[in-house]
This record gives sequence, structure tokens and C-alpha cells, in this order.
Amino acid sequence: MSPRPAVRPGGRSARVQRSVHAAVQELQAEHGRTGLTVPLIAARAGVTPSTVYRRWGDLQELLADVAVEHLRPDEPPADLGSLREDLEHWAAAFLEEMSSPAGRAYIRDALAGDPDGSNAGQCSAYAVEQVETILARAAQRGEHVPGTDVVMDHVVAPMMYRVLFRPGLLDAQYARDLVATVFYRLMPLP
Amino acid sequence: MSPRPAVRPGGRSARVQRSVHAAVQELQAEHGRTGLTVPLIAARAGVTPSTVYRRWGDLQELLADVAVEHLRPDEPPADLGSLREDLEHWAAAFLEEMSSPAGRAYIRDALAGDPDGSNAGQCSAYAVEQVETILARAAQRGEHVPGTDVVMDHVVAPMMYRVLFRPGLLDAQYARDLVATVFYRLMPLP
DNA sequence: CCACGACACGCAATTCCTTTGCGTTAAGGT
DNA sequence: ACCTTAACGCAAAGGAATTGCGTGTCGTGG
Repeated sequence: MSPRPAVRPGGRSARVQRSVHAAVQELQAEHGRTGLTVPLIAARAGVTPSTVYRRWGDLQELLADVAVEHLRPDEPPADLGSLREDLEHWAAAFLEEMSSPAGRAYIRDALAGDPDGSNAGQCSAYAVEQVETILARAAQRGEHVPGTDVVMDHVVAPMMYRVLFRPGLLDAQYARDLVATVFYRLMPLP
Repeated sequence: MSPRPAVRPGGRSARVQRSVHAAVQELQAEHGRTGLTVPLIAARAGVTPSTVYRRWGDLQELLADVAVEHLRPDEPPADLGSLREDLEHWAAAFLEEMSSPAGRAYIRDALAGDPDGSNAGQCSAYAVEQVETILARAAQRGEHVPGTDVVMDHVVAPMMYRVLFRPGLLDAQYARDLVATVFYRLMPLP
């Protein structure tokens, strides 16, 4: 899923991939995204530009690849003891990460270099996975839980829409309000 | 709002802008987006590439400009006599347009060539405007109406999220279901 | 363990896009 | 009708993207 066909998972190919990804993150931190070119990245990574072009196609797809990797959650959502707390905490953290300038940039990169929609699909798959972890844990406790799609449609989607299309008006309270709406209005009563 | 500073609204500048926009749409229809380059567009438009670079900066920003123009609604939402019908009809049409391959491409272009978020903000402003037209008409009739943000958060946002991140599973029924959720669960009772 | 086939990479030349300086033309205001 | 200023055309220079060919390395099957 990472680069084009992702063949040859070990050895030199893997080294090149790690090196290039690291170069992208370093240069992005140094020069910002303006002035970020394939030859520059290749030089930092210690490879030739043609290697990058052959593996990733162009700069957009490379940035999209890096962005998706960076958007992958590194740990399962916290377990605070109740569905309400878990959802609120996770939603607030999710919004915090996505609404930051860096987060927005990663999302836009993931969407931009995405001919077939697989990168974007991967991003939502990450969110689905996290939400389902929370819901499954709550069900295990015997709590009544909403469907995954209810949470995706009425908590995740509104946050992402505002992040992408309506910057400003975003704070942790908004995330909590969306979770509250799910609890008081959208969740089937027992 | 259209190009950079949009000074000199008439005469030659306006002709160049129209010509370039038309060239983009023609070439996009002919060759698709691959193989779409600034020199190609400039040649079709009858201008030199440097003119395009100076006005739009690069290909991405030009495509974003064209996309936003194309996403602007060309007419106010239909008046079918009731809030429920108006919202359902508009949401279904909106989803139909946005979920098409061309629609998705326009949205991605508008997001991609968007350093400061103004293009994306314009897109949501279009939707807000359409929704408020519908809500104002319903209020005029004496109907109880939800807030604009309720519709944006729980009708528009879920559709756009699925369009961008979860392709597939999109049909007119989904739009109607979201409107139904607003009516039966999210709208304050009289 | 070794040899074979296949893929990825480096190198370098070519092509094309992108940038920039300068002169010219046209728009908007007085 | 003139004057100021912005936008455009032209052309050259600089840099990025593409591609053919040879070499090294990974994975596999004998």
C-alpha cells in the first residue's frame, strides 16, 4: 500500500524507502513545503532523482505516501472506562491533530496525490478502526453502542468537513458536542 | 476572488482569464488531467505560458481556480413547497454532482491548489448560501427550521466525507436518510 | 548453499517545464 | 486626451522530469 506495488519488502528497496521518507520529513521541517523538489529530496536521501520518479511517479504521490504514513494512528484509543468518555477523548484528540496546520497539510497531501482514492480510503479506514475499537470495548462492558457509521457520519465527518472547508470555529468543545448529539439524539435507546 | 488579486476586471485581463479557463475545460475534456500542462493550456488559450504563470502561479492553482468556478451553483435551489422536499431534493442533487468522477476531481483540485484555505472556504460558502436560501424560504412559510450549521454538520458534511474518503456506498437514498435524521432527531420540536 | 531470473537502482543524455528580465501594450483615473 | 500602473509577449537561462542502458541486489527454486 505504501509505494506503488510495494514489491521487494526488504533490503535495498526498504532502505531507499525509509531514507526518502525521512528526507521528506526533514526537508519539510526545514524549508516548509515551498521549495520542496524531487531532486532536493533525492539528494538528501542519497539516491538519484530517477529512483524517486520511478517508484513514486511524482512529488505529489510521494507526499501523499508520506502523509498517509504520518496519519496512521500509533496507538489504540485510550480506555477511560465508559463509551462517552472514550469517544469524547478520542474525538477531541482527533480534532486537535487534524485541525493543526501540519495535520491539515497532511490531509490535503493525502487527497491530492491520490488518483484512485486509495490513500483517502486508507485514512478513513484508520478512523473506522479506532472507532470500532472504542465501540467494541463498550459493547464488551455491556453498554449500548451506536453503529460505526453513525459515529463516522455525525462525529468524524463534521469535524473533517470543518477542518477542510470551514477553518476556524474549531475547538475541543465542538468535538464533545458532536459526541453529545450522538448520545442524546442519534443513539437507539435500550 | 477568482485569480490572484483580480485587479483590472475588464478588457484584456478578463479576456485572458476567460480564454484560459475555457482552454482548461476543453483540454480536460479531451486529454483528461494527465498530460495537462501549462504550456499546452497557454497555447490553446492563445497566450504565452509566462502569462499563466504570472497570474496563477502554477498549474495547481489554476486548476483550483477553474474548479471553484465550476462548483459555483448556477441557480438557487428548487422550491417544491415544503422544507422536507426542498432539502431532500437539493441534497440528492448536491450528492449526485459531487460524487461523480468529475465532481470529485473538481473538489480535489479546489483543495489541492489552496495554500490559505480560501478556495475551500468558498466551496462551503456556496453550500451555506444554498442551504440558507432553503431554510429562509421555509421560515417564511412558517415552518420550523433547523439551524444552518445543523444541516451543514449532519447533511452536507457526511456526504462530502464519503465523497472524499469513502467512495462507494453513495446514492440518492443516503442523502434522503440524512435529511430524515435531521427532521426526526436533530430538529428542535415546536 | 548456490545459481538463476527479475526487479530496482545509478548514471547520463534529452526533453520539457518553469522562471525571469526587459520592452511593449492596454486599462483606469485625472 | 494624457499619465500612471498593471498585465502581457518575447526570449533566454535555469532546473525538473523522462528515458535508455548497464549494473547490482533481492527473492526463489534447484
